[in-house]
Amino acid sequence: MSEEKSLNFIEQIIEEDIANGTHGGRVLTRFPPEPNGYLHIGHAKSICLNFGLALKYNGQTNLRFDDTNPITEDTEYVDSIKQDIQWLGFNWANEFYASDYFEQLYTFACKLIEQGYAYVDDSTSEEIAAMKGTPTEPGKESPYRNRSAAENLDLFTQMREGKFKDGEKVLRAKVDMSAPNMHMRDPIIYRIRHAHHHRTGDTWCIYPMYDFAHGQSDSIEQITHSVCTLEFIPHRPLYDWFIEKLNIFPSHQYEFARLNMTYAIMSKRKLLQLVNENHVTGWDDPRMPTISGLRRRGYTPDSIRQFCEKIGVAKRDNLIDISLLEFCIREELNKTANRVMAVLDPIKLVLANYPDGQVEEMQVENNPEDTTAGSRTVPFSNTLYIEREDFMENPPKKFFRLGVGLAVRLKSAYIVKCDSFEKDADGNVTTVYATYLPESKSGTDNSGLTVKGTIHWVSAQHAATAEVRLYDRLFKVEDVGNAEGDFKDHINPESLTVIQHAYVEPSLLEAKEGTRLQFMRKGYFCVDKDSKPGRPVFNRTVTLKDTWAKESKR
RNA sequence: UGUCCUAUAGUAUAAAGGUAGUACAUCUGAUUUUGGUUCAGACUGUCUAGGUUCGAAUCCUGGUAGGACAACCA
Repeated sequence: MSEEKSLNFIEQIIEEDIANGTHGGRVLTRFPPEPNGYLHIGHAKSICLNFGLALKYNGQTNLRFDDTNPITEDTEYVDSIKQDIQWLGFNWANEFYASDYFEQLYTFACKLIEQGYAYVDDSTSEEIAAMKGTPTEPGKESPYRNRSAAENLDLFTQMREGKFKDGEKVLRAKVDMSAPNMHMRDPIIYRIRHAHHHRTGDTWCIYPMYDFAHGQSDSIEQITHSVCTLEFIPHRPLYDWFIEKLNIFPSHQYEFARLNMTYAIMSKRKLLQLVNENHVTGWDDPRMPTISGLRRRGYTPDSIRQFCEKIGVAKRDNLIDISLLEFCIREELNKTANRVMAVLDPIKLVLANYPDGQVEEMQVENNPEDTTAGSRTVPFSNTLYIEREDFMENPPKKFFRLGVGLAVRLKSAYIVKCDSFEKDADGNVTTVYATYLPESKSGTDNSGLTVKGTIHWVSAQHAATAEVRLYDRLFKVEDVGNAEGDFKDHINPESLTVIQHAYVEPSLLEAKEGTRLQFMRKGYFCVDKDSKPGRPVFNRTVTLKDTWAKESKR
């Protein structure tokens, strides 16, 4: 039973409504994106909330595109939004568009005019803004406010017929110019826009504003719980006012706090800027907080849903630690991703006493967390690549890796003891020499030796070359939204490191796009779409937790 | 000098007048053929002042702090 789990405030409202028989216990939510950009993790929160509510209370969710502003919207966005919702694992009951309701909304507007609740205003936008007053001073009534219903109807008809240019006239609701709530000071509900709409084409040259489209669309669809973010709270009295004056289905609006995340931005406008100014490669750049970016980065739908579950829903402003998102993907991938060996920054390890030309196929388990994952073989020889950071010329105490005189286990192979090393002219270590203990072979070890460290490796002659893209957080500061100056000043110049020549075990040559793997001791990676035959490209989804890195920094 | 929203560990989120709990983060220790995982433990909190009540994180009042609102955007 779900009684154990606590309810968020919206669930509490819904359970009360169900208990009271409101709408006969029916629950119908909606997810209403404007198709003017790609969905991001903040939208995922809203999607999980709206669809989750319906799932939990035996209801349904409509997908409704809020496409009332033709100049910013495009079908490219419509398509990506649909793909992202489905990828997250949700199904909408109906696919609607606010533009489906243009005729109905026009009728609603005429009804308002007839009732004396709306009028055509010839003022310029500057004049309207000036008459609006300020939050602390009341506004002034427009000189056009008292036109007759007949005149307004005639003018509004002419607006629709295209008799006026953009900006010449608007239709305003007649509410109260001295209301303390700015949104009630005769809000504009229709504007003239001679623009091509991605769905209605050139049928219309007047378009309803958000306030005269959203609530009405909710009502037309008989949405029971219209859930949106906090910034719409001041709109709610207007939302209710229109429903009352129009006498239509009483949908209700509820507001929750939008998601903010450390080291990230959620503003569509700013994300667009990153794309347009090439700070990233596109909306699906793996550094982007977009659904498509996270997908390409290697995040799973499950991990994102888990994240949305864990962050909760409330009304207070928040800044979620991105490490929670990382926790969610690690938690899943730990159970599901096969372990493989990849050397990102290679140096050679030569085993002096291992016969030249001999090759052994070492048995390696695919996932210690999943016994059903099986095992594979990895070729082993006397010349291997190991990670540069796994050798130190002057190892400190508690360094459980290689240094002259130190021994480690090569994962799933032998224990080796380091004898010497070579450096190039620049002083960089190039080759490490070691001897192996034949009786320490993994699985049949009777050497009696134990070593503290185990390192990964690949056989030099068998290794495949791969490109590896290491992603880090896109911004250097925690709270990008509230940081001083332009947000672009805080972009992390090291958010992407490309390794052209990483060595990976040969089995990875056939890895298919989207495959998620753990590079042992390095992190979780996935196969990028840029992969070519013979040259796979891997994206780092997230590093492993690394307590040694913390320790060694001290 | 308006209206509205909000205030619980570092970050989030529970506790619907009755033991302040959970997760992430951080720190210990154990286990480990991944310095991963797992396990055990530690850490730290009700903005403030009053009031109501046997009893207040919760209800009321005042204060303080943060946020939203003045696009022909959504």
